[in-house]
Amino acid sequence: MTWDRAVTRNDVARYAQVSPAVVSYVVNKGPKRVRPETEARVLEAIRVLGYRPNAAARALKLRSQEIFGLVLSSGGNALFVELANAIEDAAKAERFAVILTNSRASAAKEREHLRNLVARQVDGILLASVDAVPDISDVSAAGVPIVLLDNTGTVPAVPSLGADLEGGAYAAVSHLIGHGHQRIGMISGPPGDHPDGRETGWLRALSEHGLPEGPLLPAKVSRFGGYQAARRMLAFPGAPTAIFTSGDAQAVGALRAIHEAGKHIPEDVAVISFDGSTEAEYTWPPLSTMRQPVDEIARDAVTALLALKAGGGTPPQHRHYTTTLQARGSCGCADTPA
Amino acid sequence: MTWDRAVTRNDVARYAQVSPAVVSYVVNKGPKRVRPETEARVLEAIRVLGYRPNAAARALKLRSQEIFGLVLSSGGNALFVELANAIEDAAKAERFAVILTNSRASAAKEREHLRNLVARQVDGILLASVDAVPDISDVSAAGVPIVLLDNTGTVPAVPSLGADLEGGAYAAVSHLIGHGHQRIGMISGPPGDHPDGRETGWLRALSEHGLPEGPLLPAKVSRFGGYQAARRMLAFPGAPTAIFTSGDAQAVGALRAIHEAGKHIPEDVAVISFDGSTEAEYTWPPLSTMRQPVDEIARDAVTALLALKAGGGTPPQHRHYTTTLQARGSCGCADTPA
DNA sequence: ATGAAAGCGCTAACAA
DNA sequence: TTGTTAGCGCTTTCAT
Repeated sequence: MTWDRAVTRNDVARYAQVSPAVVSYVVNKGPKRVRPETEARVLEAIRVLGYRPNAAARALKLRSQEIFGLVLSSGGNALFVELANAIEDAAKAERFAVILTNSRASAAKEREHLRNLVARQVDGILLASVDAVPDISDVSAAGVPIVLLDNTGTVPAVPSLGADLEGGAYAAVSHLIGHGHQRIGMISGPPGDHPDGRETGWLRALSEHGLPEGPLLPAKVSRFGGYQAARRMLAFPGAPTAIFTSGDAQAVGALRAIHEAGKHIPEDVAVISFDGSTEAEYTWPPLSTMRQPVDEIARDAVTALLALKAGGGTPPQHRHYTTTLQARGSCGCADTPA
Repeated sequence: MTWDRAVTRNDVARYAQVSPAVVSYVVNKGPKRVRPETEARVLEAIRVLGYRPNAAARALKLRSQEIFGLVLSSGGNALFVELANAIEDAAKAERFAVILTNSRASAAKEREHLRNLVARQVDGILLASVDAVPDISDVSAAGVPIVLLDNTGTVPAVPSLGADLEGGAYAAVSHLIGHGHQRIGMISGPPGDHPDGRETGWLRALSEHGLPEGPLLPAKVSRFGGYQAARRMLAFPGAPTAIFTSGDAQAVGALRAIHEAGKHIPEDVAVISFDGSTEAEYTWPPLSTMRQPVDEIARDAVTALLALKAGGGTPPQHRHYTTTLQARGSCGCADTPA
């Protein structure tokens, strides 16, 4: 059955013979108590009329849409899906919905999305930026809570969460060294003004083990970027016997390039990467990678956003998360079939 | 600068020495014209005060949040990311945002999400259901426009869009036959009461070419599902020399299983699948697949939703889209490097 | 335990 | 061209 006009709280009140206020009390289980008998009548009316509270009116009154905005870049982040899901779940647990937007590796798009979300008055924004130092001026100007993902502390006074890049890279490269590799190249993200922790970690592992600095090739953070970079790297004189990439997407591209070059993985060229996406489990050979604790990051991000919204004078927190090595075939470890 | 209270339209009106209505006219570029001089004053006031219209109030008044809900299943749909992006873009072109929810292959979760979106009063819902015949009773009861994705016509009176499953499967299997294969197995989706067009197409191609019906193994629509099914299929006596899967995700899993069995692709076992996700481009060997016109589907879906919302007595449309063969290495075609 | 009523900020019909 | 004003449906304080 459909009505011409939506059923409102007033309709319910009339039907249940109570005042509109009581309907609110029942629907919101507060702030006043309602006699069970009355409550039953209201509930019945709601059921019969098929009443659904108007979200916009509620949002207007409460000054909260109970919506978060999430800005991700599918081009770059192999964890896109995992992250989006985890955040959606974490938000839902707090009764929040998530508007998902994709910046597609474009800073301009990212900024546009940010403006857009601000205009929509979302209650908070989670941003996995394309840039190391994102432009969040529109967001700050509007006073909308924001938490940076995939990032630790590059923007003063803005909370951020991210993997321990340097530590993870160090562990990954050290693992490669443990397999006996001496020439270890790296495919990094696009050059930026901000040094990437993964590069630092790679370098540190190399130098601590007395190894020469291998080739470093910046590339777009995407499968194709990794593919191109790996192709070039394999053509170097004295090409590396192992490659560390800054993300799974690049590694997936690198894998293809290595196969095309007719080389064997991991015998001729070993690969290890960073992220721990599901895709990495199903490449050939399966990809060894430093797994980020996505669910934990997502939960903490939502918590941080909520804290910001609540507005207690909590100081911005920069948290980084330890990654764990997921050793599979691509680095030379034995595969554990799924 | 942050104010204690948000800047409202009234503040702007006062500052610009005009009535609140004029501010609205300027902000909405209508419905009345405003003298350029006045408009400039208003614009200036907006700039100075940093005014942002309150989305909730606007939604309340207009009875539209300008938000669509999208329910997808990441487990199942390899096109998850592509589809989500395409829909987000298409919606944004109409000034709509998209709340993304993931049912994770669970019908119960799907229903919960649907209820949730309805409660939020989104302007419409796009659903790529876990089931062939989704339970959308909550949505219909609320009179919320809905369009089914990945589906053609299983629910009466509800518009739906989807790939031409049978035609695509027929083309894929015929292609395999063209490569000389005689025993072609299929990994399908979970058995349902509704026959899957891909199975029909597979069967038809086989029989039209006078070939025996190959093994058919239903499996979860996921990488892991495809992996398991392929393992089993390869162990059959007289295992097929080619496998058609109902989706890229399954194919990716199958690839892994075949590699693990020490067989070569495509020499020992060829693979072809359905979807055309980006991931398929970077498997090893690259995966031949029937590509769905995702962008077109997304645009049409949004258009259909808008039409439904506008409510012209448009009859429900069931549209199916032709898929195109993306031939790559896994079926025996030459790879065209990316 | 219940009700009356004041807005939340905005759009747009109607008035001037 | 500009202003006045009546709601949109809801939450919640303050009365009863």
